[in-house]
Amino acid sequence: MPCSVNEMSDATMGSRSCTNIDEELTLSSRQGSEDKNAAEWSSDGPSSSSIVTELSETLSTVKEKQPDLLKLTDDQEIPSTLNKLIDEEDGATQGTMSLEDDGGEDETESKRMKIGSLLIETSSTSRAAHEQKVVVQTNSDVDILDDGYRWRKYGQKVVKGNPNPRSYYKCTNPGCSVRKHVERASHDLKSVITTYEGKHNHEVPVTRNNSQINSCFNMQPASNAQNSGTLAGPANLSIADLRAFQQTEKRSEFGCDFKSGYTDSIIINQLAGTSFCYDMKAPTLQQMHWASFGLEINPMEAFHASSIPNIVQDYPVSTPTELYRPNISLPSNELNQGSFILSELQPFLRHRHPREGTLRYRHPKQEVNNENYNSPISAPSDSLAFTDEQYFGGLPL
DNA sequence: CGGATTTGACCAGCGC
DNA sequence: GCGCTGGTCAAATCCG
Repeated sequence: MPCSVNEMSDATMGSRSCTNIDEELTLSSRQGSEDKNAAEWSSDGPSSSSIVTELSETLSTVKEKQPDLLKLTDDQEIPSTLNKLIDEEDGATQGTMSLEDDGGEDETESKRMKIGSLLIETSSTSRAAHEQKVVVQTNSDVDILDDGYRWRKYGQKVVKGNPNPRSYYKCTNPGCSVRKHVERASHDLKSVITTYEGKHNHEVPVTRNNSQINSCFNMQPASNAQNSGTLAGPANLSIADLRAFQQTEKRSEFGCDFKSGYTDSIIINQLAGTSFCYDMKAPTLQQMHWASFGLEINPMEAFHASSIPNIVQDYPVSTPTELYRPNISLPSNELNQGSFILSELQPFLRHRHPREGTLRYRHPKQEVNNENYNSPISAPSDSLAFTDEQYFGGLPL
């Protein structure tokens, strides 16, 4: 049962059902304003180096002020320049995510792991592409988890402000320049921060016990999932599988078992190029999300997976700021602009926005109402004007 | 013995 | 220019 996490400890991971979800997940790219153009996430789209730099600096500032990035949703104020820059660059970038499986899973490791957060920082500039970063924060007793790739430690350094040393790793695959560094958060020894840089140009080494996962998810090499608005990833899995997963709750159509309530929360803070940044805090989304992507059944491993940069780069997911969040409140500070919180998930219907062409997921019975929005992230009122037929763009649901 | 890890040295960027 | 810091290198060491 390589794809099962049923044996994971409920005591550690908690237990939460993925049913009765009332949010709509919109994997489209919009910034907070409905008047703005959809943010296209392009790996080769135009961008400003200066802005990229500034964003990075801003991000660094945020990180410095708030080491626990995943908790940026509360009582934290993101520099206004960040959102401004994001707004200004709205529509400037696009991107795709590639889906690669993780390696085999060490259950003992997984039991000790808990995803805390994920920060994705990408850029479309060549330089930034090299510096593409994904920061993953987890709660774990172990520093390094097996993510399927092989790493060689090449350095260790104590960085300022953190008594815990930072370890540097390189992917050992010839020609692959992906690197990562791992450190424990200074404020929480249970918190492990892993930063991935670069993109693997190879598949997960087959030496690990990932063959079953590969088989399970029909993994394919990450390559050219582009900005078509589709979610065709290297895993040959559609995010529409979210729905299938939801409908089966714990057993996906892939024949793999999922365990709900794996983590307490997850926040994805994403910077694609200079165009967007979003936070996502979803108690159960991460497992469905990644698992449905075929990335990982065990989100702990998935988030430690070096393939995360690939995901960010190759998967055409954009700012989910259109997420329909009925009955969900968010602090109204700037930090939460472009953020969304999911308390639950629900079956999703895949559809394509008739104007933006972006792929979205919507609950079939979800009534989109602006009253449901009580944060700076407003409902995409334009989309409300469409009939289902129009809205769904004729996509089979 | 080969691969991985350790660890001190080195380098580059940045601010003062 | 100098010091600080983060990142990398590479020789020494460890380990299976």
